[in-house]
Amino acid sequence: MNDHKHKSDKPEAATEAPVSLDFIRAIITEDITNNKNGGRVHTRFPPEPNGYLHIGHAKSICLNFGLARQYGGLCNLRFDDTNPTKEESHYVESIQKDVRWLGFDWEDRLFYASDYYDQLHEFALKLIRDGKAYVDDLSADEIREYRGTLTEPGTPSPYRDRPVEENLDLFGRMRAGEFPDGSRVLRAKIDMASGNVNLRDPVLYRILRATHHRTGDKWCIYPMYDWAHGQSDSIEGITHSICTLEFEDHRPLYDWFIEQLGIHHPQQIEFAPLNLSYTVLSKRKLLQLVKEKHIGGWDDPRMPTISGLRRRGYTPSAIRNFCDRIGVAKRDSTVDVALLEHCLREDLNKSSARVMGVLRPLKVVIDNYPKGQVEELEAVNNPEDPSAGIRKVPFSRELFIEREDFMEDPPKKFYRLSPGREVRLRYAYFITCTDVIKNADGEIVELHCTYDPATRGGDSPDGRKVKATMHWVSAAHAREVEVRLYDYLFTKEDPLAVADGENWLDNLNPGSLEVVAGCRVEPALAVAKAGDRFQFERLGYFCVDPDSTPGKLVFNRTVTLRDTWAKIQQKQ
RNA sequence: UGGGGCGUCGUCAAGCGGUAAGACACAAGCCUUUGGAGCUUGCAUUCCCAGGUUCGAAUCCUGGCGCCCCAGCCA
Repeated sequence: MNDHKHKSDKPEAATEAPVSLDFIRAIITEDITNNKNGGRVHTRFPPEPNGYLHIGHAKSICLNFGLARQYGGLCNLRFDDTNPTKEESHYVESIQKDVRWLGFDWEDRLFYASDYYDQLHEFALKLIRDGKAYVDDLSADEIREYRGTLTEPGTPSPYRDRPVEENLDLFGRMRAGEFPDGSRVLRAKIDMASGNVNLRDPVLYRILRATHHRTGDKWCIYPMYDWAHGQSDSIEGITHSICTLEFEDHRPLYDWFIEQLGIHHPQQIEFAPLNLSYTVLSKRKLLQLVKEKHIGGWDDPRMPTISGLRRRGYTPSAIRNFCDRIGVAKRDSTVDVALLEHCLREDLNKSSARVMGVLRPLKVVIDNYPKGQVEELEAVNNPEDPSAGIRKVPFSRELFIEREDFMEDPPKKFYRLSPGREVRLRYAYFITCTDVIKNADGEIVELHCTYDPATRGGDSPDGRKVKATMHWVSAAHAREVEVRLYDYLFTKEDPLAVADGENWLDNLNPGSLEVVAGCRVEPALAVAKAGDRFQFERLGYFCVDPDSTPGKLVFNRTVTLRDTWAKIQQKQ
């Protein structure tokens, strides 16, 4: 293409998308141009089934499946199940559910590293025959000592130069179960002096009498991840093995294996894993939170797990959108959790039905409203989506409003209800506060107001304005529900940054969950089902929790609405 | 002189020798029957630092500095 010839061609230049590719897409685009792998793009998402997926995995899932979709390729789901002591089929089920929920499909390409145990065993035999692997009798501690340090080379094991026949015999007997757990390992014979510790004769197989979630007791030796991972990718014909940064120095090892074996060579590309402010994303730590019961479980709505986010009320598209927006690069980074929340609100704003709910009810009596009268007022279901239609909301003489929407002695910028002030009740009437009733302790227990019948629906014929519009609920018609309010699980932007003598659990936010009982919602919500999402006007987005029973609904607050008033208050 | 990576706005992130995109956050204003949503505007004279090459450098070279990862028979 001659750029100069097209420079004057403005219309075309203008319509051309100024696509900037992230470094991975740049590599893949280049590979396709060069017809590498015949132009094929085949990725995979390779979780270990030892825990639940979290938002960091979502980044990888969106990347791998997204790449396949974008380039007309395929993406496999493969469980890297090489450690039976930590893996459970319970986890493989949750992982599949989560990937599907996120909107991705591996079709018929569901694999397990354990599918390849026989092949991997053959590969090991080849290495031994080629004099590239040996059985080592050193103990785990000895192996560590012989490995050297980061600055000093390692020392060869005294068993390093065993003859091939002896290695073959010993490895066969390892597999046959003749030796106790941990007594011997199979090691690759590479370079004990390498500056890259991964190349100092890494362990390929260990003896482990543990029942595997899929292969049962067929094996008593199990491949190490490093020995299984690259070859699994190779076997599946993966073209681009995308993984996180910490595997960068494993790449020379994987390349060595592939080369010794003479098999298909996937290209490994490493990217920076996701970090999120106010959030912990380490499987080990998440497991600890669950095991020590600091939260309710893997799907606790405060957890950054996919199942937690789902229960909290997140949508798959909000998460996907977030993953698109954070980009992919190699530098360490921590994404502001506010971006995740922004993506969430953006999605929920468009799709959620509006509804009125009062978290902390304050009774209001409309003195001049006829006793016993009930009006069905029209309310818009979603101003962002006219097709969502309208609904009827009952109005009567006794109502509940939000406690914090009334102040007896309001500060300057508070323009909600206060004595003598007129406000609008959304879709209903203008009301004016005439009296404040208190109990013996001086707490406000009830308000008396008058309404202007001419303002039915919320507009005044005389054109007079009102500063505030408030949500409300008819006392006699409202349903009582429980609402769970969530805040960040950690009080620190970086939960792992701790002072001496403290640990990260000290940063747990004691106020991350607030259960509010006695909330009232409009009657239309009575039929809501677990998982249904709503916007409670002026408050936020809420989602019906599976803990709900037919008699009592439980709502999770997914995220608040942006709250300008709260900001003003903070400044004051 | 152990090896491997990375350093562009408060946070992500484009940029690939031609004179700093975009998003979030933040700020101001408009609009509003959600103090919601939406809209407008502002927000890096400068790219970790120092030299050098060049008419011209965030981009090239040299030397520093800083941060992250690696010494599981975990993944």
